[in-house]
Amino acid sequence: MNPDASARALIMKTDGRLTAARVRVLSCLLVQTQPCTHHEIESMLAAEEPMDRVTLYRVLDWLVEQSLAHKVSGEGQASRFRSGDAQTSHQHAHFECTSCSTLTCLEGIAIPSHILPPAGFHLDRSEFLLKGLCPACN
Amino acid sequence: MNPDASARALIMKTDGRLTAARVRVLSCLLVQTQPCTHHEIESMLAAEEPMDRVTLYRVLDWLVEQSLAHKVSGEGQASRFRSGDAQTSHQHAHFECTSCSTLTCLEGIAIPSHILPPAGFHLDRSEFLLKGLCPACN
DNA sequence: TACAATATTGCAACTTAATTGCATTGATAT
DNA sequence: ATATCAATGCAATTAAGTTGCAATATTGTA
Repeated sequence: MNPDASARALIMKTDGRLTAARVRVLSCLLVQTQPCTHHEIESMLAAEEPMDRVTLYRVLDWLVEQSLAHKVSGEGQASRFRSGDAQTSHQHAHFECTSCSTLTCLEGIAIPSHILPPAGFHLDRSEFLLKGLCPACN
Repeated sequence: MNPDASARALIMKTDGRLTAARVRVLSCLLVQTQPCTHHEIESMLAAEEPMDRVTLYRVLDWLVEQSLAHKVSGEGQASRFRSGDAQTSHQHAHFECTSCSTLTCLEGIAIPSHILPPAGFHLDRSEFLLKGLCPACN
């Protein structure tokens, strides 16, 4: 199934509307191997046809709400997004380069799931972030 | 030793100059039990006497450079700072509330140090971030 | 102690990331 | 087909952080 069709299928499973903007953004995220910033996604989409900045922000937020995408925290100021639910499809560590600030998914490194917060906290998900120099900058 | 004197002693060990701004900021960080944003530090300092925004940014960067403080990454757009070296004094997990976005140091939870990135990467330090609802929001 | 060298500060302007309000457009249930 | 309301597009605004440069303050040396 091509990314466009996959995106459509995923969006139709939600209670939201199937719109061109949502299909385009999710379709774009589905083919990425690394988390992308708002700006990177905007550029990729603009190659075909530009999308309004605010619409892109809102679509990304909506995708995260629907668990069709998730945010990855990094040191840089811009949020990064990747398709897939944070709970299930993304339980692996990330590497952030302190020099070029690219973020790499370390698919082979699972996040320790036995680590739990003290009583009173309700744990939703965990992130494990390694920092240093990526192969290119090293 | 009071925080002011501690701050002075720490700053004098560096090769930088001992300035009022540096002493005030480090002194403020030393008494905090949780990482604070630029804005929070600015407000706390302003209670006594306001400090220029840019000076505060530069002092914080300098403190991080000197390993007298370190940044903690969170989902929120604002960086958070805490006194102490990232390598030695801060090898524990953090909890970020997805509702009120406060960041809590989980002093009891050590960051797994045996987890290493693939060959080619140079690891500097690791962060372990738990997300969900804090006791207040839960 | 005074002085020169230069690190640090303060201010103004600017960049980048993200948000808000509102009128318009478009998806979908009937 | 069309009414309803979710979603979009645009303009303006807020928030976080940065840059350049002149003024000020710290510190080593005389």
